[in-house]
Amino acid sequence: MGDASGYEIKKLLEGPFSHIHEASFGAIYPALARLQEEGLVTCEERSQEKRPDKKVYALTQRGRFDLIQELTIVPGPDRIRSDFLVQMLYAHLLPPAHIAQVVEGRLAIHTALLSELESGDGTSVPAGEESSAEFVRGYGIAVLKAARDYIDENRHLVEGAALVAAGVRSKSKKEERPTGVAAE
Amino acid sequence: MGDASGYEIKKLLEGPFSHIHEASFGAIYPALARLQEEGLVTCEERSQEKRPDKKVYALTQRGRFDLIQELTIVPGPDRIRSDFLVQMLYAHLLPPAHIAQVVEGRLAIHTALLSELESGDGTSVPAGEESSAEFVRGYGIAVLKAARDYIDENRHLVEGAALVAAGVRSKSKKEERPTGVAAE
DNA sequence: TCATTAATATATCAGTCTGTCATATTGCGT
DNA sequence: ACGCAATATGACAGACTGATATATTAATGA
Repeated sequence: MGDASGYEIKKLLEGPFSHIHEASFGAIYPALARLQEEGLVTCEERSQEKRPDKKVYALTQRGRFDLIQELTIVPGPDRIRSDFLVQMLYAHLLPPAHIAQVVEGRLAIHTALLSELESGDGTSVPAGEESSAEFVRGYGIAVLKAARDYIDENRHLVEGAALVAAGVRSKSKKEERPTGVAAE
Repeated sequence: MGDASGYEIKKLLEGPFSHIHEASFGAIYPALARLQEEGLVTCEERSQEKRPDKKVYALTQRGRFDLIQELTIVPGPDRIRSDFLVQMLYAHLLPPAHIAQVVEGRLAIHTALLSELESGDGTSVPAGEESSAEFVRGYGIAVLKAARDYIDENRHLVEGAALVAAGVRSKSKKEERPTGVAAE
């Protein structure tokens, strides 16, 4: 989609592409170095005024060929790791205040990312790629909206579970152990 | 949520919890061994007829305490890796037949996972956890439905991009290099 | 009938990736 | 004047992925 430095790639994956794929600097910088060794990208060092130097990478023709090869294998299922959903699964074990705070924070994050996606800044793509990029952007918006609306409409389920469990814990302190806990 | 073997945990994360979190055997088995060393779980070996032996793990009281501590830190954003969306982003570089096949496959996968979530099998949770589990299940259904419907209604965007680009490629074979490709 | 594949079950390991730390410069608020 | 955030790259310990190995039973097909 154009030339970029490692830092710029990371920022894209944190911002407008955060619903697509993530990667750390520890993955990006070694990957760029390896791609350069293999002749799949070229690197141009650019001195900048008022900023540290940049290394701007560009695809070579072999690199573009390789990219297309890699893209033409049938993709596996999306890999998801949601610490948020794990916590919600155990809402009945957690303090009600924590659940309320986390739910509130999640709604704020989704709303912020949604307005970023809907405004479409940072996603200026080269001509000929508009409809592909538009599909992916719209996908993110649709999924994010569904998640936000669901949380908003169903937060009572987790907030209620936390409250009920807190009530039970404070009322019966000397009862037998909860089920599913082994003796030590 | 109850006692389980490593294999059973993996199957849960592939099935009804696949929209929450994934983990490989290489993560699960060493983790269970470490937890046992630390006294956070106990292990009971069960011989089975017609099946290999099982090691069934159970949380100890210390383990449950530790779990709650871990769950009470504010969760970061969901981590997503979608090879599907990466391919869609570059639909205009790929063969139209490939795009059509991938879109079709994705619709099938989402529909299958949806009916699994909606039937609710494999998710028999202990009493007192119903509404937490219901929240998470409903979240998965809402997001999956939004994704499936979006793909169904907007597949023309990526299928069209692939077709147009294929047309351009076959018509002008000797033109100058595409933009964004560096000389080698 | 026999071979092959799939499912159940655990484990190891090379190679990759994450998260954290280190380093350096500039801008911004207080 | 001071710390904090942003820009920019890199190193590295430790964790994780994906593949492979092993063993048993069930089911599928040639």
